[in-house]
Amino acid sequence: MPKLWNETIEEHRGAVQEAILDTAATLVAKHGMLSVTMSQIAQEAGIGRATLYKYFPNVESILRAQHDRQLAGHLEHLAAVTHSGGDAGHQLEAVLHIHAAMTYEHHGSPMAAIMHHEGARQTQLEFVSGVIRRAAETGAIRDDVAPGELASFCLHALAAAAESPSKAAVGRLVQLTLDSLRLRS
Amino acid sequence: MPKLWNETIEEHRGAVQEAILDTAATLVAKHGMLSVTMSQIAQEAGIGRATLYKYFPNVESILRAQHDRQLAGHLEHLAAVTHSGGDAGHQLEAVLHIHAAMTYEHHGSPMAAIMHHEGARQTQLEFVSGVIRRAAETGAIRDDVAPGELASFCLHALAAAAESPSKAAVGRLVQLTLDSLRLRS
DNA sequence: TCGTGATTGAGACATAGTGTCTCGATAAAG
DNA sequence: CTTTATCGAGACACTATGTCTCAATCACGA
Repeated sequence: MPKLWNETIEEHRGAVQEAILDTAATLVAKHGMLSVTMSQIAQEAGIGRATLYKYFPNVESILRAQHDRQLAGHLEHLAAVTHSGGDAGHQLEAVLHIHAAMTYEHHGSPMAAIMHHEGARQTQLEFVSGVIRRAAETGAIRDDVAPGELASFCLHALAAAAESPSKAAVGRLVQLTLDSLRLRS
Repeated sequence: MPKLWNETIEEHRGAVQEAILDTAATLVAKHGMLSVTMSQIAQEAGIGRATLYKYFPNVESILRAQHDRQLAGHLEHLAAVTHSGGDAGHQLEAVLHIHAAMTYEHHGSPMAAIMHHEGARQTQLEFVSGVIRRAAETGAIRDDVAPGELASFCLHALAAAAESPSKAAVGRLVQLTLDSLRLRS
């Protein structure tokens, strides 16, 4: 993918950065996380190796950035739900469904294990916590467990969607998760 | 840790292999998965680099073996529960509690992301599926979702224990998971 | 007890990846 | 048109990889 310069210089940098992250994601999916190299990424992305080092200092920072970008995309979709109105209970239901669907479709990006990557994941956890807290306040779901703990439970449970064999299975998974939230103790 | 030879030659090889896996786990916990090298492992384990290559061909195989060993250990503990009698419902409860507790204490071994590592994890999934199926047959839990899907849900949900702030939180997490299993639709 | 065979650590070696640097070329910005 | 920023290529020293040889060490069995 030979680099065509974009109109403005800042747009160009953004485009190159995106190409780098895309390339890294592809290489991880193809050869695994441990065998991805800076040289590989540079060559595959069609840029010079030295240029790559002007964007990212090492492989780990690239994988982190790629993961961040992905989570940020998820979060944006989820946030759209809360802005489109509806009562808290139904918002929560929609959020879980969307999150599970995105996890199911993405299927392969298990780079959550880079460690010390509390950044974007924390943001996502706080978002879901907020939705859960509001749902609990309206009495739509249980309030005997802290919203933060419920949110962590939900996100982990829905991670199972990545291994689900079908969309129907994903639906059952979400239902299962919602059931445990709605139960009054 | 300078290598003292053990009585028999096979025991020796086993001891060296364990030392390698322990060293690898320590290095991963300390510096992350992506920066672990064969040279590092050899030096830290107190063996020659060439010797290390006679045990494992590369870093990835070492991390996979370490993960396998860990999962096998878990599975052994869990299997002990089912052999100690009790009805299926209580066995399931005990299995989930133990699994969550082990996840909580282990805290750091997120090397499940090595990819294509269906081996040991699949075994664990099948074990939990069996416990769930038996519990469902006795009517202790719901039977409107396949045991395999319920097991996947449980294992992922309980993975949240790794981030739990306290043992009490782990207890609530297990309760939450059990609640969703017990619900009759 | 003593020879045989397996395993060892050390180090040589070619290859590949890293991280930093300089260069001349090229394109946007002013 | 001049300045300024980015570019790809390549040089460089360094580290890691994977394979190999070698002499020394140790378990094993006759």
